This record gives sequence, structure tokens and C-alpha cells, in this order.
Amino acid sequence: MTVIFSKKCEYGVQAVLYMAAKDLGCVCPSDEIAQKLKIPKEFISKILQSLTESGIVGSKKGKSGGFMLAKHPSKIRLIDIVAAIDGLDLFNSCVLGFPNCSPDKPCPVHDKWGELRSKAYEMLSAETVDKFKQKTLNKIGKI
Amino acid sequence: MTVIFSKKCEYGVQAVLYMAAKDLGCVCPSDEIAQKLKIPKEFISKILQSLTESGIVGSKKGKSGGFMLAKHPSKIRLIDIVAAIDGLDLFNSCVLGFPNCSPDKPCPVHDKWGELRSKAYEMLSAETVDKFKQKTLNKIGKI
DNA sequence: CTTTAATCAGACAATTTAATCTGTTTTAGA
DNA sequence: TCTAAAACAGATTAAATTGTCTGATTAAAG
Repeated sequence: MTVIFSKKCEYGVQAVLYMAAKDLGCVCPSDEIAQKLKIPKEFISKILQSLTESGIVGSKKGKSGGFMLAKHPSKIRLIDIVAAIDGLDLFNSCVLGFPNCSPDKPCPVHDKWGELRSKAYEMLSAETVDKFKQKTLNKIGKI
Repeated sequence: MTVIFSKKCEYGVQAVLYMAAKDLGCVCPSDEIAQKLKIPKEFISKILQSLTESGIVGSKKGKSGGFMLAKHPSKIRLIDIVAAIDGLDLFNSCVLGFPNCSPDKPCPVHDKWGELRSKAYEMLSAETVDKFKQKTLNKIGKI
């Protein structure tokens, strides 16, 4: 099982961080990304296609084509990738699955969880992919 | 999709909170719990059986039987229920799904996520189900 | 112009998780 | 003792997620 994001989302974030760690505007075929990150190639290809529709990633067809970031890495927040793939329900749904969990009908852990959820949201909103360049390069070298 | 716990785990925590909100030692048939919490009855029955094996819940067979807490509510932590159903991998797995994520091979967000994960673990370890009695009663009244 | 390597599109298969079904055993109470 | 209501056990189905396959389209390069 995954931690909080779907597999699609995990792989999507990995791929965007990977592209952000390369030279600006660099074109990456999905096969390269799949190999470097050990992700099934057809799967990451599909995910990158959906990120293309979301405007986070760009694509170039044909020989020597591939994917590239559609924006400057400093303009891509982690939350943008999550929102594009998994959506933001995660940050509005009840952590215990109670129906109609809301401030006026709070579940028992509403407040305790709310704090953590806000911190997570803030972190993902504050961090842009350019900030992870060095850490991503380190990690990729060790996969 | 669920937030972080599986549906089984969400329902398991709900059911234990429900029992903790009732009188001490009170016997609850799974049908009652299913109706009050709007959970499929065969499903919650299975979940309660597994919590019985884990020693968190006790059971009484036959007519006027049902489930009851096997320990005093002040001795049941939220993390105990999570551990029994979903396990604790959640708190050791890479949030981005990178292979071999560890302090010496950290993923790009290892530190940022680590803080949040620790806080979540601490909260679930600190909170025992007796503390949610009033909030649970409030919520159940509004489902 | 042909070949090659890429995205793209959509169907399909496999796996995991969630939920249901069928039946057995147990026990309180009439 | 009989019946009803419950846990218990195991098989099965359904749904969602993950992963694969086939083929079409596109474009660079020889």
C-alpha cells in the first residue's frame, strides 16, 4: 500500500522531480525516465501524458521527442502535481471515513488531524521542485 | 479514495471509538455498530473479528452476544488499532514511493515528510480512545 | 522517401481492496 | 429442548487501482 498518494501520483512527482533535476528545457523520453526511476514505462508514459494535459509538462512527438517541464521549476509546486493527479480531496476528506465530517459535524479526531493536514498542505504548497535538484540527483545516483 | 488508512482501518477505528463511547463492558452486536455507523455489516463483522485476534476487542458468541473492548479505553491508543489492521509500514515507507528510501539514501522530500510523519505518529500514540468519548457521542448523533 | 523513435489513444489484463454470500457453531431465553 | 440471535469461517463477487498490449500518428535523420 502507498502512504498517502496513489501510485500514479508518486510516480508523477518522481518524474517531475527527475526532469527538474536535469538541464532547463531538456527533453526526456519516457523510456529514459522509466529506466532511471524503475517505473513501468507504459505506466509512466500515461502519467506524463495526463500531466501534459494539466499543463505541468510539455511533450514533443516523433524521433528525438519526449517530455519536458512546461514551466520553470520554481513555478511548479509539489501540491500542483498532487492536485493534477490525485486531486485535493485528500485535504478535505475525513481521515476516519466518517460521513459528513465538517466543522459543525466534526469527527472525533477532526481537530487533531486538522493540524497535521494543514501542515502537510502548507509544506506541499511551499515547496517548488527547483528546491530539490541536488537531493534528487543524489537519490537517483543511489537507486 | 481514503486519506491514509485503508477502509478496514477507518471502520475499525470508528467501531472501537463507538464501543468506547458506550458504558464500560457493554456488549455491542456487530449489527448495531453497522447500523449506527452506516458500515456494511458483514464487513465490520470481519474487521471486529480480526481486532479480537489482536486482543483489542473481545467477543461473546450466541444470543445476546456481541463485541466489547478487551481493555480499558484508557489503555487503547489509536496507533494500536492502526497497527493491528494496516500495520506500521505507513510510518516507514517512502511517501514518494522511491525504492530504498532511508537516512543514507533519502528521497528528495525525506526530511520534510519525516517531520510530519513523526508528528502524526506521536499524535496517534498519545491519544487513547477514552479521550474521544464526548466527541464520538456528538458525532454519532449527527450521522 | 524511408526508417526509426517517440507520443498518443484506447482496449485489455492483473492485482489489490472492498464487500457479499453461504453456512456452521454457540448460547441465552422461552 | 427448541428457537432465535449472535460470532465465526471460508468462498465468492465486485470495484478500484495498477500495469500491459496493440496500433496509430508524428517528426527527425539518413
